[in-house]
Amino acid sequence: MTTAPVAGTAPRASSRGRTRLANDAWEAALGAHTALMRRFTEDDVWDGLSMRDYDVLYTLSKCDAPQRLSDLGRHVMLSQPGLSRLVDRLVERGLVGRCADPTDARAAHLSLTDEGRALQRRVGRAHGASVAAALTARLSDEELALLESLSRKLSLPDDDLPEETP
Amino acid sequence: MTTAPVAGTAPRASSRGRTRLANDAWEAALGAHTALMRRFTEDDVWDGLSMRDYDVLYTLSKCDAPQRLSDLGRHVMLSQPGLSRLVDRLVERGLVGRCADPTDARAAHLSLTDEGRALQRRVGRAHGASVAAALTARLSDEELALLESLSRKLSLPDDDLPEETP
DNA sequence: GCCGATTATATGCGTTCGCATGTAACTAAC
DNA sequence: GTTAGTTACATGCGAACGCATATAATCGGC
Repeated sequence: MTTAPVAGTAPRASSRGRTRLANDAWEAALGAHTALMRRFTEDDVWDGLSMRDYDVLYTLSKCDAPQRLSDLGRHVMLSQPGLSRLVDRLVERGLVGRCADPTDARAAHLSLTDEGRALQRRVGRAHGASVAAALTARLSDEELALLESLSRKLSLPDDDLPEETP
Repeated sequence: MTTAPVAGTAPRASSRGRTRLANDAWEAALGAHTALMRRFTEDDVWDGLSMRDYDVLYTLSKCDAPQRLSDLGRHVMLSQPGLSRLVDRLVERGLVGRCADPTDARAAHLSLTDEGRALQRRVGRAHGASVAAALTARLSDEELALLESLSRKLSLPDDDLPEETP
């Protein structure tokens, strides 16, 4: 069923094979990311937002408490100055509100404005439908759950890794 | 074999649940992509190349025949003008060679120079090791194979999709 | 309470990007 | 052959990016 080598071969697969396996998997994953991102980018659902804009609005929409810039930075693939200016633009467009943190004068509290929340919801509905259409056409429910599980494992930081060689 | 829900359960599983499953999986996959890309970007293995530069060199290294720009464009997440100028820079740096296509005067044939090939190999070895370290620390062999298999399915174009509702 | 280290964010600057569009070559119908 | 349409790539231009660095506030010894 799987693409695993035939049972009975090298009981402790050569590290070479394991390296190869990992690199092939990563290359395939990159290909999938590119194909899907391209598809979603071309969708006509963004309403003036870039996908990065949406990423920030979506991240903010998931948090009750206002977020700081550095918190957003953990989720978005963007440099700190890049994120700073991206948020600037969203504030200027009235989609994100920034107010001073009373407990830390360095930080700013960021949150969605009503308009930002409405836009995120509108775009999110359409984008979510497109994501579902693309993924459900290619993977079964079991496979979707598996993809999520594998992705979560890949997201683990170097700490809390399941140890292997004690 | 098909993507039908487990026999006996809600004969037509709520489309809501399936949509949710797909969106959760995509969100997790994006998180994994971000975490790993950040990690790999921070690696000290690039030797003056951006990851996009490397992507182009790697793609060229896999092809015997010289490639056209539009062929590269299918693999790289970049607009056509963006790729055109990226290749310009690689040519200027002596890493990529471009020569006229005798059968089509519009197109250019791109290939690695010796220097480009050497650089790609050097960087590729180090990057490949980093990729393997990150992935094998988080996934078993079976999981790596599974990730590759799922990723390939996700990369399928809209044509040749396994049909579902005849 | 003072001072070096660290953290949170912003800004200057040169590079790179995407969009719109341009140019040139191929294709096909007549 | 002429011409309309398409394909392959390049270029002008304004927006966005990353790197280095600045600014300002907090934290930790002492």
